Amino acid sequence: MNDIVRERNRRGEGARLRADILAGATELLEQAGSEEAVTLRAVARQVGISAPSIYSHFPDREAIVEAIVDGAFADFNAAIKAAGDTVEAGQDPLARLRAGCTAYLRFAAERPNRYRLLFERRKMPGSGQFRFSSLRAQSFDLLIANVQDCVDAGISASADPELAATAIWAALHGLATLHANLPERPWPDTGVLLNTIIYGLAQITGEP
Amino acid sequence: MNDIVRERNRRGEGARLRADILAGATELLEQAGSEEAVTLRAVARQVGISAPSIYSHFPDREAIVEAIVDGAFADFNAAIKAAGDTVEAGQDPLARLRAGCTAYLRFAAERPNRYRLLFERRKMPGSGQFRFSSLRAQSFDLLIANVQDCVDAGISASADPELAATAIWAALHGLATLHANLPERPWPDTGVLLNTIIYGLAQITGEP
DNA sequence: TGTACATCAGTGAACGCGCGTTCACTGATGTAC
DNA sequence: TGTACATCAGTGAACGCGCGTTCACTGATGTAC
Repeated sequence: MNDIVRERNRRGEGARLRADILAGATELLEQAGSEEAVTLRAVARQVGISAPSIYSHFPDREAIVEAIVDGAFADFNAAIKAAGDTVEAGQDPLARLRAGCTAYLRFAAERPNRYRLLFERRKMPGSGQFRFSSLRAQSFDLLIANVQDCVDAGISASADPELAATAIWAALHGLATLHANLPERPWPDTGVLLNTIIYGLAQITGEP
Repeated sequence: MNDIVRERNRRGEGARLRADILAGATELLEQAGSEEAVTLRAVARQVGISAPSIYSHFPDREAIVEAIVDGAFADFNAAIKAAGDTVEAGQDPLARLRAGCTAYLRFAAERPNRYRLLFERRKMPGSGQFRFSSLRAQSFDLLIANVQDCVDAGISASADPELAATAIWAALHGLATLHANLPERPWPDTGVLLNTIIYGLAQITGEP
C-alpha cells in the first residue's frame, strides 16, 4: 500500500491482488471522504500497481465501489449484531435495543465515509435502479425484532413495532448524517438524544 | 435555456445573465441529480452561452454551487414558514408544529436534489470548513419555537424543547433522505410516520 | 537433471473525453462632440 | 443630424489535467518431457 512498490504475486496467487485492491480502495474512501475519490488510478496508486492491472479483478470502476459497499454492509451488520449479543438473549430487551442503536451511531461516527456509502448511494450501476438486498435489510430486521421483544416484555407500548423501528431508523440515520455533515454545530449529548429517540419512538413506559 | 441560442443582453443589462446562470444551474441540479453535474460547461450549455461568459458573474464553479445552496435555503425556509403561517398564531400549536414538519418533508420529496444540497454538502470552499449561517439555522429555530409553544400550551410534556426539536429534525432528515435514496422500499404512510415522530419525540400527551 | 515452453501477473503507452480556466478577440450599443 | 469612439456583453481557441479504458507487450514462474 501507500505508493510502495509491491512484490509481484507468485503464480496461482494472483487472486490476492483482488483483496489488496479492495482494501486499498476502502482505505482510500475512508481517507478521502467521498466515493468520487475512488478512481481506478487512485486505487492503483494506493495499492502500488498500474491501473490496468485492476481489470484482471474488476470489470470496471463501478464494480470496485460495489464491492466496497458490500464489505461495508457486512462490517456494519456485524458491528450491530455483536453489540446486541453482549446482552444475554431474553434478558433486558431494552438494553439490547439500546446497544444496537448505540452501535449504529458508533459505526457512523467512526467510519463516516463508509457509513455514507451504505444509505446515501444514489444510483446503482447500469440500470439506474436502486438495490436493497437482504444483506442491506439485515440490521433493520434486527431492529424490528428488538422493538418487538420490548413489546413482548411489556416495556414498549408500541402497537406497530415495524412502524416504530422505521421511525427509530430514520432518527438514527438523520442524527448520524447531520452529525457528520454539521460537526461544528453544538449537538446535545448523544446518549441523551438516543434516550429521547428510543423512549419516544418505541413508546417505552416509564422514564429513562 | 435548453441549448436555445440566447439573445445578447443590451448594454447595462449584463447583470441579467447572472440570474439566468443561476436559474439554469439550479434547473440542471434538479434534473441531473447531483452537485457534480453542475459543471461550468453544462451550465453554459443549459443557459445557451459560452463557458467563459460565466466568469463575468461568478469567480469560479464553487461560487455557483454556493449561490444555488443559498437560494435553496431561502426557498426551504420560506416553504416552512408559509406552512406555519396557515395556522393562526396562538391557535393550535400542535397543528403549527405538524404543518411545519409536513412542509419539511414535502420540500424534500418535491425537490430532492435541492434538499440534498442543504444538509448533505460536505465541504465548504477553500478552507475545508463547514458553514451553518443564520440562514441555515432559521427553520430549526422555528421548529424549537413550535415545540416550545406546545409545551406552553400544556400539550407537550417535553422538559427540553431544543432536545426534542433536535430529535425531530434528525427524524425528519433521516426520513427524507432514506425516502429519496431507497424509494423502492415499502415505506409506512408518511402521515402515520410523522405522527409517530411528533407525538413520540415532542412527548405530546394523548393519542393522535 | 536440464531445458523448452506455456501460462500467468502485471506493465507502459496511448486513446478520447470533459473538465476549469485563461487569453486575446469581436462586434453591437450607446455617447460625446 | 452625423460620426468617431469608448464601453460592454460575450466568444472561440487553447492550455493542462485526471479520468476510464484498450492494447500490445514483458518477464518471472512453474511444468512437461
